[in-house]
Amino acid sequence: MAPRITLEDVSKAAGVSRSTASLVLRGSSRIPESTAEKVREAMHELGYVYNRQAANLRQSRTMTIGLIVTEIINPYFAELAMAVDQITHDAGYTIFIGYSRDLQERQHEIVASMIERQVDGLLILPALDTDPDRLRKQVNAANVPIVLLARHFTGFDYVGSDNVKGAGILGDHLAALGSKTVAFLGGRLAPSFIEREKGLRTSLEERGVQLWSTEELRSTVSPEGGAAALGRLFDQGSLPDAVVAYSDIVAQGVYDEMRRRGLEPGRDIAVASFDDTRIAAGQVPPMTSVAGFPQQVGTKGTEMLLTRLADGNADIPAQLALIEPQLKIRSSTATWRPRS
Amino acid sequence: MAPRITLEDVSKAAGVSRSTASLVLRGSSRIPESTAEKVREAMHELGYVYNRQAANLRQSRTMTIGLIVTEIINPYFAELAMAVDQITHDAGYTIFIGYSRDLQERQHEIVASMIERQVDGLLILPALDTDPDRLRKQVNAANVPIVLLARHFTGFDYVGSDNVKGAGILGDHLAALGSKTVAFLGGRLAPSFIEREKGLRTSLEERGVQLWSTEELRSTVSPEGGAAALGRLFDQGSLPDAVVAYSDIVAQGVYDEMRRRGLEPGRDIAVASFDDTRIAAGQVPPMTSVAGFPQQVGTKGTEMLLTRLADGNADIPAQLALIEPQLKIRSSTATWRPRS
DNA sequence: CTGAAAGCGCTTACAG
DNA sequence: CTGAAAGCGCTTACAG
Repeated sequence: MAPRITLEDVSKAAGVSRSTASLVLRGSSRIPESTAEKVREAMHELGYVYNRQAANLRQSRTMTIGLIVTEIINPYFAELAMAVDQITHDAGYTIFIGYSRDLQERQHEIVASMIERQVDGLLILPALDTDPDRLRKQVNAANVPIVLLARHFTGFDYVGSDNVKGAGILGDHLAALGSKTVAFLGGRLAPSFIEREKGLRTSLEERGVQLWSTEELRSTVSPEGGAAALGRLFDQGSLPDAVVAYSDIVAQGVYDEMRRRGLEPGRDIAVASFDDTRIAAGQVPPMTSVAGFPQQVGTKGTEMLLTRLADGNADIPAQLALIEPQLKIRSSTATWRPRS
Repeated sequence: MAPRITLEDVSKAAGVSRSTASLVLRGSSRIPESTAEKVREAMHELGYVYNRQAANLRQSRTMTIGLIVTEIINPYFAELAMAVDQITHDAGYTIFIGYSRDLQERQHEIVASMIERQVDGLLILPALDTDPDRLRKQVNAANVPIVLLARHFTGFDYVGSDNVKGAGILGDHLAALGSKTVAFLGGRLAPSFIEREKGLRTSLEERGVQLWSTEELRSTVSPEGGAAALGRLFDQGSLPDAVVAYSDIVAQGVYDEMRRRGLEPGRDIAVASFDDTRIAAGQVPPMTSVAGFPQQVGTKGTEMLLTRLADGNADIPAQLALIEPQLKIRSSTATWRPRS
């Protein structure tokens, strides 16, 4: 194995001191172009590769940030992760990734390993069972700034879509169509679940529409979960005018289960959902969904973190930013008419 | 900002030397339990956090690997990435992620920044326009092992699914159904594209079935691309018995475009695809697809890299591993019958 | 404008 | 069993 080329080697070859070589590397204007050129040539000739880790030891920042999401099979999370990558890459950062798989313990391990590796900051889409105090303690001990994405726990910087508002708009839409009963299906006690249910409830109750949202209707965030939840609803003999799924993924199962029972989405029952991933527009019939703009959440969240990282912004209090949702109306609700 | 606690602080508090504290940290058996206990207590009390970066400078490995994929909106890539995370995490590694967005230049930048950060190895799902020699030179200069995933360029370690074989099985199936003409739609000159076309061609020609696969039928890997490609085919007045899409994502557009033209997938034309992501089973009617098992590709690829990283395995020649594909037959082909 | 020196926080032979 | 010392590859005041 060839011994690694260091700045020392470069400076010798160029006939200058190590300090000078370092200054050139960092683009200092104190070095005349003629000297700089010599150094650059030597680097090129020797095949020098910068060792940022060594530099990190002296400097206070590593130009590395950590991103932890629960998973990325869900396209909402995937888009969010790619948006984060876009901004951080352009700003010269490289990102560590970790998937918590919605397990607090794993999330904790990942945070620890990223802190050991001296990340400048952390972007986390937190696991559902996150213990906020434990997380806070962990990052405070290491003094690393953190911004939460898509799932809110109080006391942290946070960027997510405005679920309450989005759900409210959806509720208004369903009420305007003439539905008298709406079932909210799937999802668990995530912050976003609570927000969506709240927005729906407020809008619907105000308009005299019944919201069904019992414990029995909860499910995992998967097509299977959505199908099972709808199955339980039907089995107790209830037939709502509209079904709102916790998310597009859950809604996929809703479509399937309806058809298994001989019901057609958009004709017999109005169906709507949240996230507006590709899944929604790709359904047959196309499905109404509340867009949450994961790219915007990722972008805004990253910007918030980068601002924290800038000098002097460490002590500002916890910030919140909510992304404006948008209702995408498609035939799964638009073509539905009340049974008369 | 509180000054960072170092091993020096810990050793002082515990009344031992820095070397001893370090040895305890690394779990050396040379230190008696009584001393070790004192040191651990001091660490805990002071809230010591290990600085792995400093350690890296002395040791030769960073327990960090780099994963570069083109994107993760495609669920095939997302599953692959999560499989890599699973194995590496369990082995104590943390991963840097980068999305090349299928741009060679960006891929090059990402590789450079990961190398600067001293990754122990690299796992890459390469951009389509990758220049293999350039990539090879870049990683060789830094002496970092690399394994390619899902897209093969010769001379590199590689793990991917056996596209030729998978396409062959699919071709056999379509021929057995009685189709006389098969159009291969979407995709571009990716290695996997070439492999799929080749497998299809071999199987089909052997059975006297015509394969249509002209330049005009190429498209981006997106529903829109698939729809447009099918549109071009129809516009030239051709109506095949079966359509094989380059991937599930392309097939989505094929379904849409057929319906726009008043044709029903699985009844008027048999439709099949590759990857067997959630999309395939979720279509109406469910779509036949060749499963490529991204988890297995990710898992196997990571194991291959980890083996390379182990002492003494740096010099073995380039290795190849192909994951066995599997044809998932669903109604989009199963219910189709030749026009008689 | 450039060089000698100290230091970032660890680990690792080497003594004792 | 434990400590003093050198060193990993950089950067950064500080002289000159």
